[in-house]
Amino acid sequence: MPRAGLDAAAVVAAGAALADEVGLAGLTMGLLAERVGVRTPSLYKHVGGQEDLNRRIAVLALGEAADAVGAAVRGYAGRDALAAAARAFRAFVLEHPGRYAATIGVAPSGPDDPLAAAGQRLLDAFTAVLRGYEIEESDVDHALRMLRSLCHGFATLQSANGFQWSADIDESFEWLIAFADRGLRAR
Amino acid sequence: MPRAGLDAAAVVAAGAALADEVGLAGLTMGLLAERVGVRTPSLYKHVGGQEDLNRRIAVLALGEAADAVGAAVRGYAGRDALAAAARAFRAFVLEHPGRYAATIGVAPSGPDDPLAAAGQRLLDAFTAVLRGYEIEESDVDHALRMLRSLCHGFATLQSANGFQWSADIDESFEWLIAFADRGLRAR
DNA sequence: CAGGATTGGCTAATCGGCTTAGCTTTTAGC
DNA sequence: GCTAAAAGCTAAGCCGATTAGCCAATCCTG
Repeated sequence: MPRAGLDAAAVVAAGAALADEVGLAGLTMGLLAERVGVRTPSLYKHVGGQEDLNRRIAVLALGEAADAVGAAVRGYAGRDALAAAARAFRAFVLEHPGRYAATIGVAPSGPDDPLAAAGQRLLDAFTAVLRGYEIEESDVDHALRMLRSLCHGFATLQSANGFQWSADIDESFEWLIAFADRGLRAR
Repeated sequence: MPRAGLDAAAVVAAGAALADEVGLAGLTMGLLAERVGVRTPSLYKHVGGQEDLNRRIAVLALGEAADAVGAAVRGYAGRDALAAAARAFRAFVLEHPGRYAATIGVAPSGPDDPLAAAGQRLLDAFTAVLRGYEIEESDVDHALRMLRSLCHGFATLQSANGFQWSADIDESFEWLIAFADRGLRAR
């Protein structure tokens, strides 16, 4: 039997891609095994199981999202930075719904958990956006949570088909960016 | 064998309660059967299966949420109404995380699906809040989506333990209400 | 290059959860 | 009371996750 030449990173990458295609709930070990060309039990040589796989996909997704948002923001400030960050984040979630879903509900086990580091990088990218607004030091955490709620809420609702009516969704998102900009600026 | 006197509504109510206790993912037919005092296959006399059960729980949850938000808003307008609606919504999600989770990702099958009606009632409650602000007719849908994203995002992130840092979460939520009020008022 | 150790793959098997089939008893309507 | 539908049960099938244990390929060392 020829070796497939797998390693943990390859399995996780394939798992993330598969989750994007069939949904996180549809990601089974059997389907993933077939995708990478081995029998199901062989996957356990690379990842600890479904929960471990989910965690690793989450780390990958958070890192990619942080990269995307960070790159989008570069060179912009204020409203432009906000718009760039929000658009990049939503685009990432819509393109990669499965791996993003894997990030929900996983808590870092400790301070040296790579999950915590990846999450922090994403937060840092949004924190940079807030520097373009005049926000009290004590309000930064609140504003960060608000931005995260807004982006996360919109993106997951859209990705879950939660918006029913006819109004254009892209237009709603641009409206939302303008709204957030107003709210962050108003005193 | 004495009859348990079950019907679909009782099974769904027990399922919703169980989902709140053990999480939607932990809601198994076996556990639910044990809870209502029958063997697993007997549940299929009342609900069509796991997917059907999930849909029915979603209908129940949306209806309850609509009632809670609608009742909270009554008698208020403007910022007070916004605050009341947001608080009621978040409280509902935090008290009933399992049944609320059941509402995510279910799409109404048709216009006479009770799910659509329940969802519409919840939307109506939020629409009433917007009447206290001077919003262009053409912007109402956008504002509604924004409010829904904000509330949904915050509540689900908190319920999934998505907020890591130390800042007080209730305080963040009040800040978020003030922020939304500013944004809806600003021109 | 030989040879052990490690690694990555496999088959077989267990366990748990969902679901269906088919039987039996209760209950409701007449 | 009698019949038919409803609501329960046991048995059984399927599928997915996981573990155990075996074997071949690769790697490291002398």
